[in-house]
Amino acid sequence: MEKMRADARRNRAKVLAAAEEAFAVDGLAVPLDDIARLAGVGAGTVYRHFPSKEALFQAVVLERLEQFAEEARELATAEDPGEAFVDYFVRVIRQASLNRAICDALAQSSGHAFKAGAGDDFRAAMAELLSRAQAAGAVRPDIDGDDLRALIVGCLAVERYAPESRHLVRVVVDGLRAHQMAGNKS
Amino acid sequence: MEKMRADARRNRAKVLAAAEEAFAVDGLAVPLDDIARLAGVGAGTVYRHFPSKEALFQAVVLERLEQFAEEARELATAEDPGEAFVDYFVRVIRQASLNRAICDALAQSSGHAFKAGAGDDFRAAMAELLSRAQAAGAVRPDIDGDDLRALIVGCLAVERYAPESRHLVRVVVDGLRAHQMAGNKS
DNA sequence: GACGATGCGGAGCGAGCGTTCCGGTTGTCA
DNA sequence: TGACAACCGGAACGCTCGCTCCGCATCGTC
Repeated sequence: MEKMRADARRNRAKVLAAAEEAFAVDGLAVPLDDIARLAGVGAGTVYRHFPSKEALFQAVVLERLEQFAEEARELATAEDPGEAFVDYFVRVIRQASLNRAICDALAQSSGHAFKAGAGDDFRAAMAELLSRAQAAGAVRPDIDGDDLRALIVGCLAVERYAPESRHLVRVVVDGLRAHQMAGNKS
Repeated sequence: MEKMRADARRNRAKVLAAAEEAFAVDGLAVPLDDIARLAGVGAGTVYRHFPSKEALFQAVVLERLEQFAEEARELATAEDPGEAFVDYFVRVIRQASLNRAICDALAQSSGHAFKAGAGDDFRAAMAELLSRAQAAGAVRPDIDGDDLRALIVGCLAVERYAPESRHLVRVVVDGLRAHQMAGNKS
């Protein structure tokens, strides 16, 4: 990883940058040849650096998810846990909805559970924010980190379906607050 | 459509039944050859009756959507509009989450807006239920029929992502109620 | 029962895509 | 500078899948 030839390291960076751009626009659906062309290299070169298209995709997504985790850690010490949580929730959805790669990654991660530990930082940091908000009485207690991920996936689907009505996320946020929760009839 | 040969009509029915079953399980991703095999006919026969795989899919989905519309019409005269609306909302999501075809159809209908008029019955009947519930003060007023469809798509994504935690739909339902809606800071 | 029209089956075509392979090129180090 | 190993490009392979085509079977009718 370190003792690479100079041109190899350069090409690797070009591939990563091109993949980040292409995946962000079209998600996993973008053909690998397009990425290679965008990077100005051949398809073979891509496979020299990444064992498969999937691996390249995960590399790109993981980088981004790490940023999300970092943001969550910064907010973990905010004075108002409820506000911090909602801010983060809305921000993640807004960011992710602009990045098809994240959408695809989160949406499909139901299956292989996001590859053993990958993105666990993100999961843990978000869970921390959640439990603080719950302890402060700002968010309903019958929700855990996995539920939250599911809700984010759902909000992303909403955003993709109706990009113009941004206020729909607020419906979910209101549902997350700690109020009523009664009136469960069916 | 009526003056078909007896065997042709029989085959058409077999194809439709097979498509309904196959699409329900795997959604649009199922290969057409599988449907043909399941129906016990050749691929050519499928194309004799439906111009494309997409057309066959829409035929299947539309039939199902019509049932949804009918259910909505029955509930339109219920004495408690709020309860009727919530019941319907939950029921549609539960039914649809068991049927991959409906999920795919709703999720992709953002693009071609569900083919000019197709499924309008469903849309209209659901909008009726919504506005009644809003008039009764049971549902927040800043929501229209399209928003509702988007929320359903979102809930379906949640269900697919986390099938075990059924109570997440209740978060959305609580968010739809007519209470607080204040505290909008960002 | 025979004949024309209609319908059927499934091999085959073409396009798209992930992946591999190999002849040629380029960086690196003595 | 020369030589070797590492690396590169992109043609080609194999596979999937939607769709078409055509020789053959089947139905309805006289």
